[in-house]
Amino acid sequence: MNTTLFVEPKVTSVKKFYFLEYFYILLKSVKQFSNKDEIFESFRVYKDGFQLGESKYKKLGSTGEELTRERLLRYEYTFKEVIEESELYGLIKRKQDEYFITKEGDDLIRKYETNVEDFNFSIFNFIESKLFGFYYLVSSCYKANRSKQGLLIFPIYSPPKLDIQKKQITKTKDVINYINVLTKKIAQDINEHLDIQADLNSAKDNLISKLQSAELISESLEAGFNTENYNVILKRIRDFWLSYFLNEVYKIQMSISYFDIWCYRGRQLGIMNATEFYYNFDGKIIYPISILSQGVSNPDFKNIYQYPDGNCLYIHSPKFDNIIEQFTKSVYESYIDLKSRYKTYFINLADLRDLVCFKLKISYENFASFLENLYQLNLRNEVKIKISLEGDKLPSETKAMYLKREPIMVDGRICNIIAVDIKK
DNA sequence: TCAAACCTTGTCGTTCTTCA
DNA sequence: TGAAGAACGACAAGGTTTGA
Repeated sequence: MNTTLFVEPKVTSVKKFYFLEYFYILLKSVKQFSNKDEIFESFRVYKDGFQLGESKYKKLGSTGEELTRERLLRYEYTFKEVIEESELYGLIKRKQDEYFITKEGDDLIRKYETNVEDFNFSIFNFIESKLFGFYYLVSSCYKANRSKQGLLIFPIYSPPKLDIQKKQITKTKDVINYINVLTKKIAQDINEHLDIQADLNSAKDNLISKLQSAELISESLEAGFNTENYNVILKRIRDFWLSYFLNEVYKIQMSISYFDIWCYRGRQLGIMNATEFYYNFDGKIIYPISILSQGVSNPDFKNIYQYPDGNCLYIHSPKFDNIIEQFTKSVYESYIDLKSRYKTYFINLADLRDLVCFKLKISYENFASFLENLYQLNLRNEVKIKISLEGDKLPSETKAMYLKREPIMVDGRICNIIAVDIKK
């Protein structure tokens, strides 16, 4: 594949929001009102109704919260971002303080209301034709780790994960010790998962001097540090290594915050996957579930964009009938694999999903629909395996471990754990 | 035993810095 | 000097520990 870019990708032109539904709620508001204040009010109500932009940990749908000045400012911030990006794609037009929907914007509303997938791909088309960000992202992933099909790992180890308790961290030297242990662990991960012998010492020194110049830690090892800064220090250390991986290890030239936005939008479109489970590793992994190629005849790959250089972006979106044997085998093998690690009959379904999606390079949506199909075949006794699904959680796991991850619906109910047997 | 205090984690913007 | 881009942190919420 020729990865010389025909145009410079504009990865920083996307605005700071993740969910594609934001376009819909803005367009819907602009269709109803033209006065900016009225549009904003409508947008705010829709944002609450669609539960958009809330922290994963935050209880969704909490009502009755007082609308403080600070909260209003947050809404205004997002509103401004969605307005600007919608103007960029020509979905709305501005005349002084009034906004009007364009034909393209109106079409999008209709698409959302009839077929969300159609809506998503139309948005994708607007984004890609202006910015070429997905081209850059997908080609960069493959370039960064060819031997593992574009897999990017982002290790995250908090002190407790490395057996260092908060109360043990009281002096500068304790922070440095955490950084040393962490750096060693990260170097091991790079070696194991990326097959690179990395010397992280200069990066580590750079991190320490950054913390010192920000006066978060002292230059004297014996000096104590203000425990109020504990969270800030941890966050700085985490972000430092995330950026290091992105820019230095993978040579992807964008900030981690834009990278997150592109990946999250890519995930909604079935172009990328971003998951948490990977063998012997703590952190995030990201990999493409699409390819850039001049031509693919395999019907499991869907062509969603043609670039001026002749390459096309194909997403891997197989039909269930074409993948049934492979999917069944992968579900069973992944189950056996996870079962041997946890030593329990039932295992975490989200872990199984992450593993199967990684092995087969399919999206979460595909996994859910394939599992539903397989489950129905299993009920009709038409497959060789027996699947049991439950909504319970594993005794060793906490509620947050499930809250954090996207739920999986099968047979009309949320399922958290799974067991698989071979039929006799 | 149980409520309060503290710990951990990561999102969603917000603010600071750089650049044209 | 304003826009674009990168760095940064407030905050929320579930988990865990503490101690009355």
